[in-house]
Amino acid sequence: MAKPQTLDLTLAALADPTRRAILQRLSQGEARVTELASPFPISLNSVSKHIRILERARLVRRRRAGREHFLSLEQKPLDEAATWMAGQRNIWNARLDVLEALLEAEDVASSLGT
Amino acid sequence: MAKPQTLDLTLAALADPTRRAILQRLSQGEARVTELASPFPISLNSVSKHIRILERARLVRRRRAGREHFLSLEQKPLDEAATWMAGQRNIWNARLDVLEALLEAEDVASSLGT
DNA sequence: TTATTATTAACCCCTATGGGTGAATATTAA
DNA sequence: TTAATATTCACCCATAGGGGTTAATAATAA
Repeated sequence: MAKPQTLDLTLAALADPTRRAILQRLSQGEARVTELASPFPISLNSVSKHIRILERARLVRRRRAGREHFLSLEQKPLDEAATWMAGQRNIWNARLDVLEALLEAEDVASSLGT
Repeated sequence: MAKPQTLDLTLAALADPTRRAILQRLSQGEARVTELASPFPISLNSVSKHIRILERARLVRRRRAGREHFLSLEQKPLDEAATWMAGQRNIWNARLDVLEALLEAEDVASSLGT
């Protein structure tokens, strides 16, 4: 399981459209900071900050080659978050299914005049 | 698909352990604000604020009965977030699989002296 | 050596969050 | 009517996020 703290960082990091777009871009392969920044109307600095948040959440890894920093994806935290989410969804859909079943049972019962 | 903005709100709302605990509790059925607050060492007010954030993300719904407010789960946003995450995970695991395959192919090639 | 390039660091601004306290509101009970 | 309960509202505080600009650093190129 993911440590709660890890989940905090992962979900917080994913809760921003710029950062999600950066991850999308990185899913096609590693890229430098400048390349990652180019599609956005914001400053290179802002993108650099977003990257730091992604790094802190270990969603991306940095490889330095001279003055260039290459970023790439790290799959584990997303796997953990996805697993957690799927689990929660099951738990609470199950609960809702039980409620539905109960309601249906009552409907049947009342239609039988019970 | 979830609107990007919706995803922002959902993920941000989930990125807090208190709020995740509240959702866990609600997966066992609806509860009042005071009941939700009782397990936490923080003030009722703070919990009330957390609930507002969950409501804004439409992860919980509120039903007023007199002076009591009953909170219950809303499954849709979590479903959407889980779907998004599963999709991302697939996309980028696929990419990593391709890389692995390439590396393996190179290994085979080099072991054949090519 | 001197530019130029790639990136971060150090600041400023504003807003939101997570915590608190104390007062206001609404509803139920005495 | 008055008192008690359930919840929120209106503030306070501190920290972090997302944006900016202008240095500072590091490395390559001229």
